[in-house]
Amino acid sequence: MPTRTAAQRRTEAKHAYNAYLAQCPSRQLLASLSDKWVTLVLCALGEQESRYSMLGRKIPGVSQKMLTQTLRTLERNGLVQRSVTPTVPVRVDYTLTALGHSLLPVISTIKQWAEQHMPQVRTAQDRYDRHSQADHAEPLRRLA
Amino acid sequence: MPTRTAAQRRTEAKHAYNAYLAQCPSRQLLASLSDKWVTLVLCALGEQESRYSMLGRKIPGVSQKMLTQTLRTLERNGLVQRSVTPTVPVRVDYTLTALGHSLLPVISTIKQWAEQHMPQVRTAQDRYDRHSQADHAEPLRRLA
DNA sequence: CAGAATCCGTCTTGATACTG
DNA sequence: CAGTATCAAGACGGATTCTG
Repeated sequence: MPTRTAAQRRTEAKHAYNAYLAQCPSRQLLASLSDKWVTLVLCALGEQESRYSMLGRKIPGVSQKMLTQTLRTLERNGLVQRSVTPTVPVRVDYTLTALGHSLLPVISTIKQWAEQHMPQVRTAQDRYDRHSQADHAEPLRRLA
Repeated sequence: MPTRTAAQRRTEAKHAYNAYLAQCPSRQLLASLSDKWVTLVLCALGEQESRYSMLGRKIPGVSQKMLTQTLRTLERNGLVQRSVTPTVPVRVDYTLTALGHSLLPVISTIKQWAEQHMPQVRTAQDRYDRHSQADHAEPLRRLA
């Protein structure tokens, strides 16, 4: 008797990669996509191709270090194209590749979700924090 | 005189939250969603509600610490519901909330994207790595 | 302009050990 | 079972300096 159904085996054949598994390369990829700078840079480039300094301005709070590092990783993964115009001073433009564009709708939806559901999340956080206070701090505050 | 233009105020009215801005709470939320453990736990719970130890088994490589921490954050943000059955030993079940379910399709798409586009990304990485080698190491290897 | 390189303090991780 | 506590290692972030 097989441990997997035919349907399950078909699913595996389609996927081939399984991000749940630590050894699977797709897990590494998932990890590199699960990054706030990656999300923000990708969304920014999705709105319009940009030069290095413009990206920095569009995403207040990134350090040069993180911006450069993020762009390098994205370039290495084939999501972003870096093109240098050898003027003086040099001009460097970053654009999404076709692969990058295929990811954009997915990633930008997350950013949108975060922006749109902030109120619900806040409510949940307040409730959680109030209850934690009641659970742990109340005994010390009974007479306060 | 207002510090914001009318256009800016209109944009704010539409979005209210802007994840590009470091001070915006939605940016914190985005950052907490942009996490590999969050993605994997959410996907796992999307497939079926689970107990703590089952999650650990479904996601090989998570430390207890990270699993617990991730679950706590998700619970605080209202994405996950934690329910304790006071048996001996205790039984704890985790399920997605309605809010969590609203995020699930978005987040699971990322995991799928990573699994499905792994080949293209590999190709890109190989190309990048070969070129870096050529750019930086070749001069030292001319006669090798 | 678009970085690379370096120092350095802080925050996160992950492994290990212990608990009700 | 479902965690908590702890500690060392590494990643991250900021500021600064330098380059072509």
